[in-house]
Amino acid sequence: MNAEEKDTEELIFEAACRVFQRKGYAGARMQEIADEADINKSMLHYYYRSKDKLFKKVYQREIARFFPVIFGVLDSDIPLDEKIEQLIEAYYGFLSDNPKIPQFVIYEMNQNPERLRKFIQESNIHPPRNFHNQVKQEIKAGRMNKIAPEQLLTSIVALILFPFMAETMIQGIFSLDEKGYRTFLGERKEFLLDFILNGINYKRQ
Amino acid sequence: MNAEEKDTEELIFEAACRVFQRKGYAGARMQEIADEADINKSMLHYYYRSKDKLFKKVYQREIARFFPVIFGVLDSDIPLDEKIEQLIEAYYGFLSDNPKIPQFVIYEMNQNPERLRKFIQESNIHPPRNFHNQVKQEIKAGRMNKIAPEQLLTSIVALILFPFMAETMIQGIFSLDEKGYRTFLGERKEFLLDFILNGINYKRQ
DNA sequence: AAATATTTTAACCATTTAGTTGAAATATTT
DNA sequence: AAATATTTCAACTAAATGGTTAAAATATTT
Repeated sequence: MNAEEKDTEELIFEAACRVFQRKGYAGARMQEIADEADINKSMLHYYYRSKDKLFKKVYQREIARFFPVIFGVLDSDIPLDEKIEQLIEAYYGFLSDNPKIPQFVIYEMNQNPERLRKFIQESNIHPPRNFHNQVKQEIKAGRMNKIAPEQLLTSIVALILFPFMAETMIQGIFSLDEKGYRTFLGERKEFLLDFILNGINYKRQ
Repeated sequence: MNAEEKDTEELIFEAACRVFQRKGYAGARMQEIADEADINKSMLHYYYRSKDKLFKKVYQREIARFFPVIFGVLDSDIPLDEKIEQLIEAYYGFLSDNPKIPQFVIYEMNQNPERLRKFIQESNIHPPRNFHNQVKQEIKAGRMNKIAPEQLLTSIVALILFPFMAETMIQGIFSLDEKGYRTFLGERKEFLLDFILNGINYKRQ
């Protein structure tokens, strides 16, 4: 194999990622994946046996990329305000390359909660204890309002992810075109940290 | 027709709403809708001709219920903090009866942005000017931080809707069962107003 | 009672789609 | 060069699914 070009198996996989992210499992067609990869349908089954098996690998890869973006930051030992800043930074970096992942991952999780539970068991995903303790400490020290860590984390993630999931709706409500929407997303990144830190009434150390 | 019992057309429609909300357009099956309505498949076509026509009516009804929940409140002439409180209140009321609507509506919008554009044109949905002006005024009067109204509104909606869309994920991360999740949602309602008003540094008149 | 509308049943058709096959062509490895 | 692996092609099967039909049964309206 030429080192320059990816092998077909990888090419198919990447095409499948794109198509499944666009259409979801039920809406995706094997023929569309083949077209996207610019190979014929026989190759799909040659390498992946079935739609189901191909999808499971795509799904696993995407949640395996999606979760660590937060969890990596949540576990680090840095001040809370920096941590939140890094969360925003990390997610925005990831999402500008992968804007459809939140919708895909969350939708398919809801379609099959059992599959997610199994994945979580087999992986090292765990309730974010470090973050939890840190918030509790900050509250005790009087540096922020009394807020359940789960509510805070959910809020941070919601504020970041939602605009990537609701693109069409937001464009519709505010009459934005593609370019206007990118501007909106860029400005939002600046807006978020202040909004969140004010929201919990955070006082820097 | 007996006034007590709904007619079949309505029965089918409601079943279709439930199934489409659960499975999405691509994942829904006509047979499943028939089973859900407890009638046979012939009746579906007798009343609605095709899956596509049935879906369009369901989709239209759901966004026609979904949007007014916010827009009704946004246009009213009440102080900003009350308005935000009412937004939360109104959405929570609506969503506890219809928890799957956000996921459904937003997903299907993304699958077919053109359909949404057409719907918006034909309806009286418009950028929320009243809310926009109100926020501008509050900023001018020094009663809140300088924040784009679009960012604020998006944030409010994100904070409310996200937990209904990401139920499976949130349950997974925080190891919550059904009951624990309902508690989480209830506590969130209390948490949100303070978080948002602090977030924009709002000072009551 | 007669006419009309609704519902069931069950078989059926047409299309889409996942998946298969086998032969030929091409590339890669040994 | 021979053997093996990869790829294309085109036709194919099997199953799922949307949609149709017609006849009979039941309910409703006139």
